[in-house]
Amino acid sequence: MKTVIKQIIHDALEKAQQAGELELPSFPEIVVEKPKDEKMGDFSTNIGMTLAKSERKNPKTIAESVARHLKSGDLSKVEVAGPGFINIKMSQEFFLKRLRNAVSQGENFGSSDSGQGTKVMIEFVSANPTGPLHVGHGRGAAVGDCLARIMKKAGYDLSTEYYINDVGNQMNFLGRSTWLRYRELKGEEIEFPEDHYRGDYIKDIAQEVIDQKGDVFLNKSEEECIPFFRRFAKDNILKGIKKDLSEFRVNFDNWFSEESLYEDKSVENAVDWLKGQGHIYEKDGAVWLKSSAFDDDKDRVIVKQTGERTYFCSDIAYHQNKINRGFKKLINLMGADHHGYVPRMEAVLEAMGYDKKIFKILLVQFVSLLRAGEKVSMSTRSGEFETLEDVVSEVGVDATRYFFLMRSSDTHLDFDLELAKKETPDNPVFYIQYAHARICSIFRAAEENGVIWDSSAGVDLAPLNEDEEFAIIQAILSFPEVVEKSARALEVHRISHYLLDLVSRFHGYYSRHRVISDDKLLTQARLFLLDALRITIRNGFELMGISSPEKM
RNA sequence: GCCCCCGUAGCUCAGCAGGAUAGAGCAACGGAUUCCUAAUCCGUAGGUCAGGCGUUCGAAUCGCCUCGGGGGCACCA
Repeated sequence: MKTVIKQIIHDALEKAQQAGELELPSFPEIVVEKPKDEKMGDFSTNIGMTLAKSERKNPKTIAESVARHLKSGDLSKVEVAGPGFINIKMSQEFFLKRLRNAVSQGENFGSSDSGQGTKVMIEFVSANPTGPLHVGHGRGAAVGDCLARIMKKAGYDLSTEYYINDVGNQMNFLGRSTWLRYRELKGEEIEFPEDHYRGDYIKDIAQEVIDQKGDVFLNKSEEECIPFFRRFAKDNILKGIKKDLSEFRVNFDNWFSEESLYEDKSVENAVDWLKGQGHIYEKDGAVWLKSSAFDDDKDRVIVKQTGERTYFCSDIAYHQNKINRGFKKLINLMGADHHGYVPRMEAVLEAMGYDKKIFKILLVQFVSLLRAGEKVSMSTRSGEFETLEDVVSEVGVDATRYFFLMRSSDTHLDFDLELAKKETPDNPVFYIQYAHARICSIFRAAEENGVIWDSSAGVDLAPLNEDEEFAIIQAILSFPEVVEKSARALEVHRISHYLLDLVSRFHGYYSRHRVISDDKLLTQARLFLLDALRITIRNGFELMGISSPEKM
């Protein structure tokens, strides 16, 4: 919508230039926004101010000159206001035409090609398979999944991936923890080490080993047992993670195993290649990456004295692998506690000769669970925490997702469990879902009253005359721009704010105007508007992975 | 000590590629239901945009400094 306005302004600038009123050695970026007050007009531009300097003229004079040359059949009013704004009002037909178009797009409304098919990968969650997902992972899952949906809608060729850290020391700890619990359950007196996984879920896994394998591991050495327990525990936990995510409506395009990078020698090859480039050296019996040469604080170890490779080492191979698969932009979501990882990953990409701009780490800040205004303690004892599954089963998928997505992900989130469960308008998920249900209910009422509604027919929209109706129409029509902007800024919370604003306009409208009335033409036109609203709410919720109930 | 994020109404937060008189929800107070879902709506009140300096026609928004909160600074992940 705004691009149309920009074009009109652009044409006016050209005419003003031809008329000798403006110099315009180069055309400025045209900024179109909504005026502060909706009464001022539909769109505004600050072109007068931005040109004031280069034209050496008063902003108001420039604005007046541009305004004089604004010409388009769609314009209904042009006004210069304030320090040099041009306020523009468009004809009703301009909006109605676009509203029809939106409705005809149906579930595709909101899509655009602004991403131009750029191949993008979003890697998120990637929690180690050593325990169930907790709320923090849940926020990452919701944000990553929502961002993927938004970027697809905005025309990016998007893939999602979960990176499984299935090698290394913590897998040994996991195997050993399970093995110890197994023996404990079999009646042995075990002193369970502090640094092992102490959660109860380990006991459940050990019990499962007993159920499946009985006593076969009882009189065997640790070396004989650990490989089985490691694999068994990992598979079991990973299965649980996949189940939790799938119930949370998060489905990955790909699950990538770290182990596979060792099996196909990718890690080895990556290290050799970096060595060949002179980015690697040995010191104190370890192998280091010279990351400090690329804006990292210090160099990082990639192979320990013990000969083991660090996670950072396989991350190098992993990101090289992503690039080799043709991704032009790599987005990683990480918990904010990992932010120290950002410079070293950027250093790796630079060392490999890529522009670090192709790589973007989004830090997702912490979640505090609140119950009746009090913080729920997150990990008082080791192994005790609020799992994602617990929260979802308490407040439901829709509310959980909404709460994770309603705030900018770089700010700390207060998640009020009581509020999330409430069925009142202070609960935003509820408020939006209710609007959708209310619209559906109006359609049901229309049917009961014998109103024949056919959206494919050419409904006459001329009866729509209220300012409120046009405010709603404009809000609907800005949806594709909201999606685009969210995708560009990588900010998922814009969708929830948008929906809240849209829907509150509807609730107000509903209370002041009747949709179904004796005026048949008006009824049809208003139903058409409601249909557009319903489509927009659904599409917006679809981006958030939230359901749009027809009845509540 | 160094690095990252945050600080906007009593509370939770928008706004931040600079733009007009800084917004919403909740809480508080006052109203609205013969009518498509009152699960809703309307109104009132509420501000040193943490503070200071700078950049500019213009700063909540950009830069520097200070203060306050959170999180990092591993041959852990």
